[in-house]
Amino acid sequence: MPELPEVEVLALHLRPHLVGETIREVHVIRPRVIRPNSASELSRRLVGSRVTSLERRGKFLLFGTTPDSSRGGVTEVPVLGHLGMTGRMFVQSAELPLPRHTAVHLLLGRSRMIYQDPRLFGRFTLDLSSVKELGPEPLGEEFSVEAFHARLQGSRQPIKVRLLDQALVAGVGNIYASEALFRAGIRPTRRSDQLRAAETARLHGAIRETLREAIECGISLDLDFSGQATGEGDGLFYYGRASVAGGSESKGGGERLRVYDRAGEPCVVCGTAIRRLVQAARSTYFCPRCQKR
DNA sequence: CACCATGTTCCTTG
DNA sequence: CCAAGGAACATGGT
Repeated sequence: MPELPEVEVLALHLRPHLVGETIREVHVIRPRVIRPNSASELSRRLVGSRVTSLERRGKFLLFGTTPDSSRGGVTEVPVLGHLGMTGRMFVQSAELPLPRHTAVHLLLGRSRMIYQDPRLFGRFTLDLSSVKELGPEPLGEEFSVEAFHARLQGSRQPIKVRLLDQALVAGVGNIYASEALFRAGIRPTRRSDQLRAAETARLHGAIRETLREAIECGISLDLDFSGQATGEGDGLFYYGRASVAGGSESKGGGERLRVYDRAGEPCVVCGTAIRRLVQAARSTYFCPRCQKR
């Protein structure tokens, strides 16, 4: 469920359920996701502490926790969460059985937070190194057209592949990279250093609009974060997917993704068949007529 | 069985 | 050292 908009909506949902809660127990079922920490290390640092904040940075979640004064803690301990491709996080009653593929769970007051992840590509760890490599927040002031353009000049990679580099802009993933390029009218195969200033500016705006719109969509949908939903309205899945919203256009998600996963379908603007191609081993979708080479 | 999948990181190649 | 490409990670859906 993982690009910036999905993580943002998830953070908005989780925050009121977590902030102020005390972590009573930490259970690590799949140690791979807490690497390079050990389960005992994670427990030692977190049990007894209180969650004070929850912030999103790119596709990452940062849980702020106070030290446990009764056990001599002094330094505030941030925890990094990442959903990989298939991770989900939600809060449920501590009475319910643990869901399948639970990787880590935290016992809070009367509830528990579940981090579930079948493929185990995500993380729940005290190791913050990956956040430090991130580029600017695309929706923040620090993401400037000038710096964006300057950084693109240094690369001969196709622009679509470049957009996936989290050090360039934090939070754009495979879906929204295609979507932003469609909105900007730029062919994904264009060499990064050959984009003109006007195109770079358009792309910069398109990235922001695409992400903003997706966040608004996620907020407006009546998402189910219980962990029990399967299909439509499942806030734990990435809600932008055409097939999830398919059949219920009234929910507002059906036409949201304009090119992603729509190979062969008519372009919503000109009717030309959308094409799929593979770049850096990932699928890219574009309209051959609307997106100039 | 074959192929595809929202991501990151490590290794190799040039 | 750098840029770029590809594989690996592990599991489920179609």
